[in-house]
Amino acid sequence: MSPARTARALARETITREILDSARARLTTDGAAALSLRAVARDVEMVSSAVYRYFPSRDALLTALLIESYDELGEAAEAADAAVADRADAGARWLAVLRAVRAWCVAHPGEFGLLYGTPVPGYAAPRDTVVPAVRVVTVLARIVGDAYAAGARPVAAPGPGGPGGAPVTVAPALAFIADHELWSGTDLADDAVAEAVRRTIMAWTTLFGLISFELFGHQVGSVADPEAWLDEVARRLAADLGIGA
Amino acid sequence: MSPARTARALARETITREILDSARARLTTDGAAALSLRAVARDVEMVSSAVYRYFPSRDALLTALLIESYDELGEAAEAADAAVADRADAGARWLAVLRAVRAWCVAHPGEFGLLYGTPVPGYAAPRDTVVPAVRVVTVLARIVGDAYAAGARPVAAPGPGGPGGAPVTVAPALAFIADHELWSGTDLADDAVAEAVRRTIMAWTTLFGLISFELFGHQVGSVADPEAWLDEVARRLAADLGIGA
DNA sequence: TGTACATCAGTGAACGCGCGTTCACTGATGTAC
DNA sequence: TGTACATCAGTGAACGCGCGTTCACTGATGTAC
Repeated sequence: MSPARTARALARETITREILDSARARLTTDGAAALSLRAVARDVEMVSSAVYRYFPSRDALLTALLIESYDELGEAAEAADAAVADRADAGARWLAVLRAVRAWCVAHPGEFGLLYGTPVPGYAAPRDTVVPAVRVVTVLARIVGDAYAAGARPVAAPGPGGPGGAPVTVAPALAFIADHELWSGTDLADDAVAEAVRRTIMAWTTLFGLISFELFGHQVGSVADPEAWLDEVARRLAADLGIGA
Repeated sequence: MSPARTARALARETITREILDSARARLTTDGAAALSLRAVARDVEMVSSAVYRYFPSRDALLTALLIESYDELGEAAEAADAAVADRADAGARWLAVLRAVRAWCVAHPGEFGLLYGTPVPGYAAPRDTVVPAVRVVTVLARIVGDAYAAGARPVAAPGPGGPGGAPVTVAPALAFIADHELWSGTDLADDAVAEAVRRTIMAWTTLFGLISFELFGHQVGSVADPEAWLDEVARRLAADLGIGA
């Protein structure tokens, strides 16, 4: 729409999209490790060397896929949270986000494998992927933070050393929350905060473990209905966090 | 030791072991998807076609690795459980098993990727792998079952539909427990049993989610000490199951 | 508005490499008499 | 115990295939005057 969009720039945009879409389809059929520039070129009916006009290497294409997929998933989580009208209903927001995350992953198993499966050998994700990667867990942390500020507390923690032990293990998470002012108005030095953060990370872990198990075939002998199962798990995680409905 | 062990049979055993060991080392460096018969042949200083005297195809080698690795992990879990002298101390048994499972996976990241990472495209695990695959979760279920029989109960479940809703989602797990008589002496039709099973599957999911996050690099920004973190998580999972120390 | 030049997308051939699998073969090991 | 034959491990060449990346090229698109 901008006047500077020449025919060339427009074509470039279209073809770039086609390449990315074909590559994402290939993720699902072949897996991230076996993603091949030549196969993608074939899919978009180009000679393999032409793809190099759009991506300087296979690794660059992988990086683009990583960023785009993380962003899409993060966007899905953010949108699901934002769609809950009653911002004070942490339980509803929690359930909505967990459902949205699972739904996106189930709809995009190839991308899920790229993001959360076995790392591609020989490929190291560059720093540009960190910010998109962190969007989902940020949404979760914000919901718990809002609920915490409103008085919600996770279930009591067992074990030696007082209320859950020293916060050292989750110190990086606390630093992240402080840096991004996710729990504004809450004193992060409080022991109960560390416990809420522990439970948030646990819940995040459970969510992605659940999706991994579902998509990678480890649930077939134990769970009958994966969609209903996610709901059951989400409600229990919310209860453990003290944000149950 | 048996008289029938000819020099040939002995050599065969040795070389088979060498091939398997080299293949497992390759899993860690190259990943399961990129596991190559030729690379393994090079490692054991054989011509590539010679490997076919030991494994009829790459898929057969993958299957052997899958079975061996599942068995080793299952064995580690069983041994850790058996090593706890006080069989009535479910909390101690739980912690010991979770530590052992994580320790094995951290020591064998390549094998972990094969077992629980992105499935290898084009490869479908045969039925022979099911029995070994199920050993770990069987150990977990047995500990919870023993504790349940002794009176332990998971935390109360929230949500609509009474105490946790219908057991339909975890029906396959209940059938498995019945088939293998894991919870002998317990009436599996009880609603509280379904809840204990739900919490067991959740805990199993969290455990493997945690290990995935650790090994696949998703924990760097949130957790400082993975080993201590496993302990903290294990204690909370045990508490949720009502088998806390 | 028209022309000259610069930019860029896409081509096709080539590089050196690795892959799984088959096959006819040699020579060592095992077994039946 | 000795010989004849069968079994089997390992060789080396070959099959047909796919890979990432480079390079000189053609022809279309864009821009400066």
